Amino acid sequence: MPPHSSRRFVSEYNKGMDPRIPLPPQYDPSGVEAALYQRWQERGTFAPRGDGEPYVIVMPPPNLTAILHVGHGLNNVIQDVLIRFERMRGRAVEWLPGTDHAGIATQNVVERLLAAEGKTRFDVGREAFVERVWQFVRETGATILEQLRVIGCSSDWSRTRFTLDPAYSRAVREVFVTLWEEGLIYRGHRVIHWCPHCLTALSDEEAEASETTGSLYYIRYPLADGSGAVTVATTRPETMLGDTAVVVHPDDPRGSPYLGKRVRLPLVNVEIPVLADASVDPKFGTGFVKVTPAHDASDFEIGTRHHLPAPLIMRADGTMGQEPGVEKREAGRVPPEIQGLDRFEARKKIVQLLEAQGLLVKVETHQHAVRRCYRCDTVVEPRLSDQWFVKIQPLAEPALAAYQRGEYRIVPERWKATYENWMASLRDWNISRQLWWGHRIPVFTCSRCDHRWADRADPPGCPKCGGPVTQDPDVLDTWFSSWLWPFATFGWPQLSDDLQRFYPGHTLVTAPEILFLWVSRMVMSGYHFLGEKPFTTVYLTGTVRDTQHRKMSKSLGNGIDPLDVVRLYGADALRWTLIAGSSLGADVILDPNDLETTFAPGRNFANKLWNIGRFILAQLPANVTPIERIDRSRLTLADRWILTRANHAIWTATRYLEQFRLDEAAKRCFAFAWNELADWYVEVVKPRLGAQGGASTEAAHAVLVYCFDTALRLLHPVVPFITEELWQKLPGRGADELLAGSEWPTRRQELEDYDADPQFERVKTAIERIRSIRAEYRIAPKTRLRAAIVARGGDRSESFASERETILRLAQLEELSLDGAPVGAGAHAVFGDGSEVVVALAGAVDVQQECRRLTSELQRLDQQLAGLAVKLTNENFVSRAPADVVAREREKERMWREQRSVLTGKLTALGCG
RNA sequence: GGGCGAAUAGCUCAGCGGUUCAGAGCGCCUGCCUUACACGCAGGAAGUCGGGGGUUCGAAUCCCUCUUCGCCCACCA
Repeated sequence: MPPHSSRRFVSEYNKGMDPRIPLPPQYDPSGVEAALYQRWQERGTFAPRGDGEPYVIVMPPPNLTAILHVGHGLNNVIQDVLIRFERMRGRAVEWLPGTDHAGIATQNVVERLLAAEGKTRFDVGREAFVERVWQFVRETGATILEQLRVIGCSSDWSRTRFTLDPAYSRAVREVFVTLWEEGLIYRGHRVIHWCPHCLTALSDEEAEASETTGSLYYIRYPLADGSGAVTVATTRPETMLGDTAVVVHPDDPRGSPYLGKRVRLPLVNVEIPVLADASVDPKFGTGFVKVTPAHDASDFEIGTRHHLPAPLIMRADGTMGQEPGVEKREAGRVPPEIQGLDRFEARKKIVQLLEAQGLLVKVETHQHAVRRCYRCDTVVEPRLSDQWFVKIQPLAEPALAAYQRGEYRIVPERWKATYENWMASLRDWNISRQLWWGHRIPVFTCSRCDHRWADRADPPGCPKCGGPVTQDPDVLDTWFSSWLWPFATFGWPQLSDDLQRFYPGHTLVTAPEILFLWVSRMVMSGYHFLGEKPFTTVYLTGTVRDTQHRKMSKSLGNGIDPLDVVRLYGADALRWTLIAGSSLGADVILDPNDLETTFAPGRNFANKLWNIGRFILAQLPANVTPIERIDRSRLTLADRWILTRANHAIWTATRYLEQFRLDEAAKRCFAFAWNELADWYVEVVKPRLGAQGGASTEAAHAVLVYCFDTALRLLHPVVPFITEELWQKLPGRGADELLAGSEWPTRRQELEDYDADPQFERVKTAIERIRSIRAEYRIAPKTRLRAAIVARGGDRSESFASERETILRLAQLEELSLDGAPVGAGAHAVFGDGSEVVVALAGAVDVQQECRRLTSELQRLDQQLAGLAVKLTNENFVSRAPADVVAREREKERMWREQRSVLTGKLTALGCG
């Protein structure tokens, strides 16, 4: 593209040229957004108002360490649109914001800071470390909430919460102790997911499976009696050090010669039995499975069934060996040359050693799922340990049953099956984490009498014997606090006013990734502790991806910083693209390499609104008569048309928003503002705005103000800044009136005229046909033409006559005949109900071209008519199709026949072959 | 290995039983400083609605199947 020097010139030239229009021709979001936001806040717009029916959304609390990414942007803008819409509808809106202490994530960040100083958390000690995290949190903590303000989120900041607030902590503790008392919390000794990097246990949901190409190693275990060997297959040969049996399916004939015998475990030199167990899949590998009860969940179950020992052969940090203090009988399983090696190094070494001894049969490449830590991506190690678990079945069942009764729903609906399956097949929830940052587990043990209990308050001593007590060193899973978010934020366990008013809430907007991690658990806790759903609708958003459909992520470098977008194009532009570009639950594809193309539509739209406003405001007197005081008889066809369109926009946009179709709502309002109001009505109405001031002018002003006001209100939830800025400039606004705090428009049927609608459409079509002919004949824009319109159909020429001036002006005509008088040789177009326009071309007419055009139009019409004829003569159609469909088709046929006869008449007149 | 979703103009997406439903935005082509806007106005070109079967009076729209992508779930070591 060439540099648009002329464009820039025009732009500069225009600036400030028209003294009636004091506003600059380009909207500058950076100049107004911050001030507008501040004004909203100062006026308390975001707090729930009045005694109206509440509407509540709790914001998914972002991690403190997070900075705003475009996924947050999408999420929160959706919430803000819903919130602003309901606020304008008069609901007492509560959008509760806050942050999550995010145990592992936050602890990791601070540990990295320490590492930069060459220290570990163990160097500084628990107390100092936790203080250090608090310090970090206070310093950098709520940046993300500031960023949400930048993109316009109208949360109730007066109720901002943090999942480690003292009040919130009381709720967490109450929940733990209650579950303890109900017998739903227990100490489990089993194999859990262990992150050797974060040094903590993880829940099933926190250990994410990822497809990996690994190797399947076939290893020979010699029989203890020297009579042969069995071969086992494994992906993790290093775990062989902890093997305590080899199992084979009881029905597998290959197993029978070996059952009851013992094999000598290579490298370790201990004898282990060959046993039968039905969990073995004979089709996989060799049919013989090595059993490592301490390092594999299913092996642990096998081990339990057969009373096998479960030696740990790996330390918490993933190196080979035993932690200090393990029982002696387990020691010695790790050969000296393996001791201390990292597990993956050990794997290589062990494979080498086995190969050297001729015990490695073969190695196959193998696709399998490896679980990784959701915070640091380290391969998780299954590890036998003692952890606290929540019995999930008693919590999940009522929540699932309520879902199936329809007490709450998930949109889009397609998540139903996934959700139900998951809820029905949950395993107990491991809630203890070997971290320091988080809610300390309120379990106490008497060091004298071994009494162990959970307590709501820190006990001075053992309640049984008065002996000294110690508290469990672990903290709770971060999700064990966030699952209380919909009520702990409102003061639970106290029966506070807020709780009574704002629970249950209404809509929860979040990413599908945390449907299981978070959403499902909130539902469970809601039913369990309050006996009621936490919200009525779960809105699962799509994922923001790049043009290659990859998830945006820091590591891929394909992210978009929403604040960059705000800086370049304004918050409204960001919001527009996110909302208009994503239908319910669908992924949003954005191009990080072309922000201009991605976000310019929103910027352009804001600018369009700006200029509509600029124009209208320059025309208006200080006092404009309200539309309801304008006598209907003074309204022109165009007036009645645009008023109808305005009310149509109100009606459809409201319905779409109620159905969570935010994109459709946004697009309908866009079309009203741009394509209907600006492209047509503003152009049509211009001559009536002159200084003469009569009744027509008064009506025009009233219609303009009503329509523009309506457009701004309808668009406000999506693009709050530009609409607020303009709305305040409308005549009659008090200095302290805010669009954000005003009412959503309601449909006013007395302003609608569904006859005017098609009539004005005919006028538009006539103008478009004339313009089209002008372009086809390459007639200079300034050339004034003569044209005639021959109206057919119901109202004859009334609608054309009433907008005669409009047609003359917008079609650049010098003369328009409406009485059927011929205008000489010209170009024809037939449209709608058979009405036709003829543009006089004084000798310039190209008969052949006319014939071509009209013939092709006739052909198209004939095709359509043929299709219709088939339909309408089909008895099945006439009898089976809905009556209104049939009637519509009949009416269509009538109009097309009319068109057709006019067209053929023209063709004959022109003498076309 | 199960389940789900997507495939429509060059790009990003709407439409999900009824010929003005083949659309929008961006991009592209032609004009244009027209009483707000060149971040604009006017006029255009552009798609056998992934392939193949079927159901129906009628399918982009429903069913089956194939292909290609993406997601979720899963203890086959």
